[in-house]
Amino acid sequence: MICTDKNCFSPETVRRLAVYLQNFERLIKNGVDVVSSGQISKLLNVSPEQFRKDLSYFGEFGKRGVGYQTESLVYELKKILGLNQAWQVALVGVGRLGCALLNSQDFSELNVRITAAFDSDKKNIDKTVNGIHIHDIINFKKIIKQKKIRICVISVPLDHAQAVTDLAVESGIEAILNFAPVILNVPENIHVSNMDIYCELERLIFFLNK
Amino acid sequence: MICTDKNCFSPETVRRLAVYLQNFERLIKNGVDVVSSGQISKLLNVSPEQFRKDLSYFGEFGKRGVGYQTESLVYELKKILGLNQAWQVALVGVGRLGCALLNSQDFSELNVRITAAFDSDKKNIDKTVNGIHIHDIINFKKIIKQKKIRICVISVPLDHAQAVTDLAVESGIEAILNFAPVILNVPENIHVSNMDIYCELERLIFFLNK
DNA sequence: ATAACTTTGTTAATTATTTCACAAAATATA
DNA sequence: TATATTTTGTGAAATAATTAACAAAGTTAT
Repeated sequence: MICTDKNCFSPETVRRLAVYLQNFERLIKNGVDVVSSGQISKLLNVSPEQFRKDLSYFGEFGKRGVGYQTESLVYELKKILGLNQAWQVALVGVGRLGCALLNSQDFSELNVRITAAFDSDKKNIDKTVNGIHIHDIINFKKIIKQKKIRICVISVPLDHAQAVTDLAVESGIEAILNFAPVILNVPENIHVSNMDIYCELERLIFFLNK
Repeated sequence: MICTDKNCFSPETVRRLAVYLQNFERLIKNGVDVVSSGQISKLLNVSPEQFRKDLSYFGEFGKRGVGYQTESLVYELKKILGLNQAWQVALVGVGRLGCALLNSQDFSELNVRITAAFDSDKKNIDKTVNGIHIHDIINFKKIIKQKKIRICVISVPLDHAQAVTDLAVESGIEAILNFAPVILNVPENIHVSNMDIYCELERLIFFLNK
């Protein structure tokens, strides 16, 4: 539960806002000017009330009798999520997954970008992947401080994940996106998000199994 | 909310069960025989009550005054999640991410395995990645039926994700793990789990931004 | 200009999830 | 053996999140 001056909203609201943003951006590309919460509902499997309520925590963005203007909602959602400024992201671990993540970035108007990569393997250090320089992990703290980076993606093998996390925390990183299958130990002011493919597959299997 | 004969539990419970399993397996490797819910709580950032209640929906697995035997809890968790049998998984899209996923599998005692990969690019078809044959997507339905595969990972580019999903559904796939940044349209009996790195990064940014 | 329709924003009601509190069971100690 | 201590399992209470209901605002049709 997250509280502002007047209202309290669920952490799930934030997750959905990012989905709304993504899909409104696509709607603009498809030439859609205006959509109603009902149409969004069908598109995103979210109830229309949910959609309206999620937005209502941050202001009034629709027009009664009409719906939501895609252009202006994208602008507002970016502002809500903090995406009206550029965010640099660091990545540690340029193995296959790390490499895939570095390459997944196109050069469009993204305001969230991996701009520094780190590895401990001499074979990778000082190479470039998709235009991003791979630094020696030895220099992590220095570069993070220099570039004022606050977010770090961890894509190292399981047994290095906690050590990298400790280094990240010590270097001033405030948010971690973790791909290693382990619950990281961090101070409580650090935000962590885990992406674990096997946990997700197991979750799906649970539902198949009934 | 998921209901059995007597109790109803949250979908989050299932997600946590997979995390418990993962971590109890590690505890065994580290030579730990018995742990209490209090110890687990510190390890996994889950309240001890939460942990006990999550398990209580499925039976009594601890010993009062003592705690939980790691070996037997792993056995029980696997049974609960349906992992006491082997599950084959298909993967569509052997790009960088797909390749990383195929290579992430070691040859240990995993009972969830990607056993068939598919692509539409002639350059990839009939190659082998980490021992897994890459089939022409043309043969998807045939092979899925043949191997009786029920789960599919989608790691194709955004603009192909819905077409692949439609093919998967038509082929009898019942659960999809989707890496494409799009909400897939599926019949309501199909389970979908989305892994979207940019949504996750945006969620983290929201919290940094306050 | 008026009436009929649409769609938002929001309070209240409902439903879902977590936490609390404590009895029951097991162990350790004296 | 009796008492103190630990820890589980669970119904009840508290908290959180979603859904329902509807007034308010805008649009369309006549």
